[in-house]
Order: sequence, then structure tokens, then C-alpha cells
Amino acid sequence: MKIGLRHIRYFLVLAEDLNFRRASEHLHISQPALTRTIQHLEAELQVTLFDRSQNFVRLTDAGRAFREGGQRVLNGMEATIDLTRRVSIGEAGALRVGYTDFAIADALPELLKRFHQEHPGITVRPHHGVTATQIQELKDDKLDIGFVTGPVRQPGFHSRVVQTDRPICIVPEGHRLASRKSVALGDLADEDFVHGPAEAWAHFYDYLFPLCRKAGFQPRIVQEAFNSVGILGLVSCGMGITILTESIYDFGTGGLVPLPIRDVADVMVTEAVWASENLRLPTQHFVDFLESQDSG
Amino acid sequence: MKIGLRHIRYFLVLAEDLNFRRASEHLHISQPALTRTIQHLEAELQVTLFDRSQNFVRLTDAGRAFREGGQRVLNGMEATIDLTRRVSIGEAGALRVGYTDFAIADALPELLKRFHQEHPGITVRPHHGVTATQIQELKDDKLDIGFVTGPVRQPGFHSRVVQTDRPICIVPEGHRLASRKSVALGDLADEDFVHGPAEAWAHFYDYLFPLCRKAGFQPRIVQEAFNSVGILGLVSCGMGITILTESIYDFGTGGLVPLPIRDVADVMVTEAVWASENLRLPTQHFVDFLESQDSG
DNA sequence: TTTCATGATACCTATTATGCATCAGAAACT
DNA sequence: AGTTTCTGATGCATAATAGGTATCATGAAA
Repeated sequence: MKIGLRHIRYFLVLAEDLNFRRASEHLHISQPALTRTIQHLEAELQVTLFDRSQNFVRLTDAGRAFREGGQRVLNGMEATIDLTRRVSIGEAGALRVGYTDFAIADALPELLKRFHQEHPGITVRPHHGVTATQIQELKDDKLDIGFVTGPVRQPGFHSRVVQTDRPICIVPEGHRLASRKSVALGDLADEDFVHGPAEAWAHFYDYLFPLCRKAGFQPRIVQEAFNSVGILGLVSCGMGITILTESIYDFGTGGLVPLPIRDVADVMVTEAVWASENLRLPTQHFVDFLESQDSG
Repeated sequence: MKIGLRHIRYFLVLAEDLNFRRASEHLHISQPALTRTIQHLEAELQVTLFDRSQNFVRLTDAGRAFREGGQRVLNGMEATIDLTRRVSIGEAGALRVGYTDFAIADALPELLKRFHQEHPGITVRPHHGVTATQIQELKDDKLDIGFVTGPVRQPGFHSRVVQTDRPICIVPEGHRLASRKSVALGDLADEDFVHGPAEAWAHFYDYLFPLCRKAGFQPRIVQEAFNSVGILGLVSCGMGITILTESIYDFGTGGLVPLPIRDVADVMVTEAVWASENLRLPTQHFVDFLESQDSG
């Protein structure tokens, strides 16, 4: 015979009542059934859990230890059943979200915050990754939703624009262009450029460099930084100028001058991407949530 | 039907093998029995735990949640059974130990340390209390072992001397007696005395004052401190002198002069006390341990 | 003493779990 | 194409387990 949850349930009620008859009534079984269940439990444990006499029933030290542990086991069982049910209807679970430097700088934080308010049981697990990596991870089912630099046209995937970024030119205070209201791309032909992190920002430069070429020049890169803070730092100490997006510039401040680029109409879009079939429930909820963000 | 540990065990093996036939072999049951147990489990949960097809079996998200929780429940059950068995044979459990200021100052710490080495599964729960309180708590089964100021001759209790203390006179540096090698009790008749915490040290003064009376004087108390550190502090700033035990004096140092009292033969004993019947197993182990400390 | 309450036991029934034989569908091999 | 060989599911009979009723033994209270 094996110990089951039934034994624990009966034991705990008896440990509470310390009276076989009353406990058996609370359990809606007969008193002999309870007596035997406890006997079987004690036999299986090879431990006496109750001191019995005709006058009183009381827990032994071992019985007290079993009561604590048994209560924990029962609570754990209940919690597990509840969680499992909630996961099965999508009220709980994990959502694996990929993001780029650009997504995390603007749309994503607010989006995830609102999603969490609507679905507090769903844990968001963020994974940093460039666009190409995220697309691959979506295909490998390592990711549920990607936030990537678009536009994305992958067969088997849906996408939705969540953020548009305009390029902006950043120069240090005192720079020859610092007093301008705006610049044209061609004005920057002879400048030294500080470059963003090469791999992570590949998509951004895929967007930017063709624009420069159209304006008749190839940016002269003199420094490469590891992240956006690094770029702005290098610019502010006069190593050069840079072009990045408004949302990323919002993070930095001191000693820098932002200049709109008036002759660039193209925007860089960040899109949410997800598989078009067999969505996990948390993913479906996130997609529904994204769709609902139009009206809201 | 109710979910039992059997369902969890079967589920976990299947979740490992992801193959009904192999899992059923590992469980030493037939494949149909496993199939139906999982069906019952899913029916009871109202949750699909496995995606089945003829080609593959794999966990759903809910199944993964149930696997984690179920594993925890099973581990908890195993740990509980083990702990209960260990408690029942006295390998684990709690020992409620009472102690006085005098016991904690000398014999007790080393004793408990050695006991813990021999019985690492037994948690010692210390309770501070004066002798009278401890005796009452022993009678009320609120304490397993008391360390009290003796001698104790309580019917229904056994005791054993664990520590003997000689009284010692403490005077501040520069005191008229400070240059002596030792004093007689009678030399202190005209001194001002700093008194220990009245209630906690009642037994000590029950031992000390009769000795003074025999020496022909009644100590003149000018200050009462809350604990031994307070006593020594008051003495060192010249409020008076005091008499306490060597072990307690060992705690303090600066600015004080200890003087043996040469004409006092009586010692103050600290004893371990325990009920003589119906000992809990941890208590029995401690008593056996105490007895073994002779030879060691 | 009698009465009442306790927990334990005997015996039978109901429920549940299991094994065996078999089915149905898909893949792999001939 | 046909056959074999996996897969998991199902029907039915059996075994194991849990439960109910009646009753006993013992100690406390009336």
C-alpha cells in the first residue's frame, strides 16, 4: 500500500478534531473507515502518529511533524492544480518577448506595462536580440513575439507596426551646426561620424546608409560605441556627430544638440512579429491586446 | 474521482518518456492502465496535459506547469515522510532548553555545541527563565530540559550538576581593597553594594545573603542593575562593589579588580533538570548525552 | 451498577485500478 | 503496393482498495 493524498486529508482533519467520530463526520465517512485509514497510514510510515486512549487522542511529536509537512503537500497540490488550470486557459503562463535597442527605447516598456495590467498572471520574459536573430528564434519556437526593425515580410508570420522613428542628427555644443534649427542630410557629408554597435544596429544602418548615398556621400566612421549611451558620450566629447532616432536620443541629454533632418521622409519602423498559426494562449492574448491598442 | 499522488507519479514518468508504452514499463504497469490514469487525471483537471498523436506525445503548456508543481508536491511528500520517520526515532525534532544567566555564562554553550555535533537533526530552542519559572514550565511540559540554580529536589524530576560557581568579589581600581590578594566576607560589611537584576538573580542572592548573615552583616544595596554588564559598569564607575560568580565576571574586564573570597566554602551549583518519566526522544537523547559527558 | 462515549474489529459491498485482448491509425520497411 | 511494426485507445473481466453497518471492549460519568 502507498500513502496517498487521501491519507493526508483524513489525517489533517483528525489532527484538528482529535476525535475519530467527529473527524469522520467532517469527512463524510464512517468512523471505522477513518480508523482504518489512519492505521494504514501509520503502518506504511511505520510511525505512530496519534496517542490514543478511550479518553483522548493526541498527536505524537512525529504526528506534529507529519501535520506540518502534510499541510504543505496539500497546499502545494492545490496551488499546482489551480496554476495548471489557469495556464490551460491562458490566465497564467510565460510570454517570450524579443526586443531590439530601438523597441526597448520607446514603445515596448509602456506596451508591456499595459499588457501586464490586463494579464497579471502572464510572466513576460524579455530576450534581447537583433532582428535576424529574433526571426530565427520565432521559427525555432524559442520566442513568442518579436519586436524587430521592419518591415517584416516573412511567410508564416504576421506583423504589426508598433513604433515609427525619424532619424535625428546629434552634434556637440559648440559644433559648427549647433546653432541651426535643422539640417539637410547633405550638410553632413564632411563630418566625422560616431557609429552605433555594429551588429545590433545593422538594420538601422541598412535604413540610414542608403539615404546618405542618395544624398551623395558615404559617412566617415571614426568611432564605434557599444551602446546608445556610449554614442552620445563620444559625441559630447567632440569625437564626431551621429545620427540616431528620436526615441533613443530621449535617453541622453547634457552637452548635446539635436537637429531634425528636414529632407528625410522615410521612417524606420519597429514591428511586433508573431507566427500566424498554432499560437500559444499567452501569445494569442498578447496579439489580441496589440489589436486592441488601436481604439485605446 | 480525486487526484492522487499515483496520478502525479504516472504523469511525471510519462512526461519524462513521452511514450505511453515505455513509461508503462518503467512504472511496471500495462500501457492501457497508464492511458486511462492520464485520461482520468486530465478529466479531473479539465485540462489537456499532453498533445497526442500516433507519432509523438508532447507536453502542453499546462502540462509543463503541472510537471513542475507535481514534482514539487512529490518531493515535499518524500521529505515529509522522511522527516516524520526521523522524528519518530528521535533523529530529528526540537529540544526546548531553559537557561539562567548563570548557565548561559559558562557550561551551557559548550554543552549545546557538543550535543548539536552528536545530534545534528535536533533543533535546540533556548528559553531564558529564572529557576522557579523553569520548574513550572517543566511541569507544564513547556520545557524539556531546564538549566537552573540548584540544588533541585523536585518529586518527579531528575537533575544533574553541570556547573559549580564560586562567589567572587569585584571592586573598582583604586578601591581600598583593590590591592588585596583576597578578602574575607566580613571585610565587606561596611561596603556599598551593586545588586544584580532582582528577579532573575533571586536564587543567587538566596545563596549569598545567608552567607553574609553568617559573617555578621547585611549587604547595603545602593544600586540595582538590569544585567551583569550593568553591574560591572556601575562597579567600575565607583558606585559600589559587588559579589558575583567567576563565570559571569569572565565576560567583563576593564577597570575592575576581582578578589577571591577566602572564607566561603559553599559553591553555587547549576543543574540540568528533567522530568523522570515519559521523556520525548530528543530529551532522552540529551539526557544520555549529559550522562556521557562524565567520561569525555 | 448502569449509561454513555470512545476507538477497534468483523464482514460485506461499492468503487477503483489493473491486465489481457484487441482496435485503429500512421510510419517504415519489403 | 503490401506488409509489418510502431503508436495510443477501448471493452471486458479481475483484483485491490475504500467504505458502510453492526458490534465489541474499555473507561468515564451518572
